[in-house]
Amino acid sequence: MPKQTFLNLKEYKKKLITDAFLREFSVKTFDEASLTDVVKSLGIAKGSIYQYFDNKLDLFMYLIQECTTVKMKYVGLVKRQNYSDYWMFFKALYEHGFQFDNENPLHSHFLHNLVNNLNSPSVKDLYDEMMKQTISAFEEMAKNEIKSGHFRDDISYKTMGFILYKMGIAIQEQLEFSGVINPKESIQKKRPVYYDKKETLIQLIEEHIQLLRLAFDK
Amino acid sequence: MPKQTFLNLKEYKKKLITDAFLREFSVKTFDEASLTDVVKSLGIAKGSIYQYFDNKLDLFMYLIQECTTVKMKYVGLVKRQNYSDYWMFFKALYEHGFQFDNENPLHSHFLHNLVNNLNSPSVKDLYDEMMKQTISAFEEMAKNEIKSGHFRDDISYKTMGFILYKMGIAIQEQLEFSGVINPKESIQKKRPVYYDKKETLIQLIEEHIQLLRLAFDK
DNA sequence: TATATTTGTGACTGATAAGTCACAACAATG
DNA sequence: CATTGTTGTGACTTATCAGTCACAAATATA
Repeated sequence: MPKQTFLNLKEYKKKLITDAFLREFSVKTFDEASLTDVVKSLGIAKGSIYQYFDNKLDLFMYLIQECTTVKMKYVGLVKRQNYSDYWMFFKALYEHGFQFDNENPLHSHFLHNLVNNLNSPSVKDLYDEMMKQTISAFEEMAKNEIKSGHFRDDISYKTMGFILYKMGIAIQEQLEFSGVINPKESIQKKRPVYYDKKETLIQLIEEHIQLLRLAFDK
Repeated sequence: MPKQTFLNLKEYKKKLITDAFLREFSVKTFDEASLTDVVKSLGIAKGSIYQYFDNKLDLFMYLIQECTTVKMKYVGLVKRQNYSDYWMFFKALYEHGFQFDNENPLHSHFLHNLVNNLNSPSVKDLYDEMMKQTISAFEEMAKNEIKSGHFRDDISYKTMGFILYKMGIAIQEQLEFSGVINPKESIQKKRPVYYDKKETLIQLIEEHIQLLRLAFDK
């Protein structure tokens, strides 16, 4: 996490630096990303970065924390108990996520590109830990849906949780694969990931739900 | 693809070299893998590799081709028309895949680790192309199942195909995530990926089928 | 055996990038 | 204004690796 020196910086400078690195890590994997390039574009010395952060990984973890904190302000509002079933809840998560994307394109792009780092050797452990937590959360949700009688009870909650987890990722990947969204281009044009594509996104989510609810619901 | 020089090599030497690189690329991503290390372990000169292959990527593509050719000898035998429904066919693919794994551990490990290269910058294009073809194949299968009345017809074949594609990957990932298989360890002990785990594998496949067939079947 | 062709070699090049450090500039304090 | 602490600097160090090339060894051919 950042050193005191970084926290002491004036807000505008902190933002300048944060944004520049978000931009770099939104387009490249951890190992590809070059601090040397970013400081050049920022017009500051390489050494300065090491006054602010312990090392590259420390900087990267700061960016993750920063972005998830911001995203949580949006999706954290969505509570299961406010929705009639898991699927409405799931859809609402995406709707709030869309708003996050719209209002914080850079943060959104960074998180979107995070999956590209999943096998970058230097951050594999970090990523595995994050994945573990996310999957646990989905398993917990599945468990609750089974207990409350919403989901069938003849399939292990672990398999259900894992597939729900994969479902979220699959939607994002399918949109990218089919060319509906194009992160590399969007970030260059300073646009959100899902700019102009809300309808398509919602439609695809609904199709996935329509397909999978028959598999999960009791 | 390999130069004539490589093809002229005696079988045992070809195998020695192929195996050494399979081992390296089974454990590391493309960019991590070090030709320098492998030639050292082989006791041959770096230059020799460049007598055999154009460059690192050329060598890598040869390994992919080699492994898929061998795997095809197993799963290529499995034909949809010999099974009553898609799910029995799907299960049979895994059963033959298991046999491939058992009889060609090194090749199997290499293919297994291939997914870890999906975002290695240097092979992204190659990987995207492979993925495109695989997904197309699944889309085609979904299309046929819809046409023949096995799958429901109110969901686009593209979404169905994409999820079927993801299903195969998810099973592999879930086994790894839950610690049932441990490729890094297996390869060190010169064991197949799914050594001793056939029952668990089949069980998990059946659970996924049991869950998803309700979503897909008409 | 002499010549030509193919295969093997490993020191070297060039490129890249994270992280360091001695020093300079700036800011705060008394 | 002088002293002390904080922040900024960028050339330099260290390490890595893919790919090259002039030369050597081995093999085939005549």
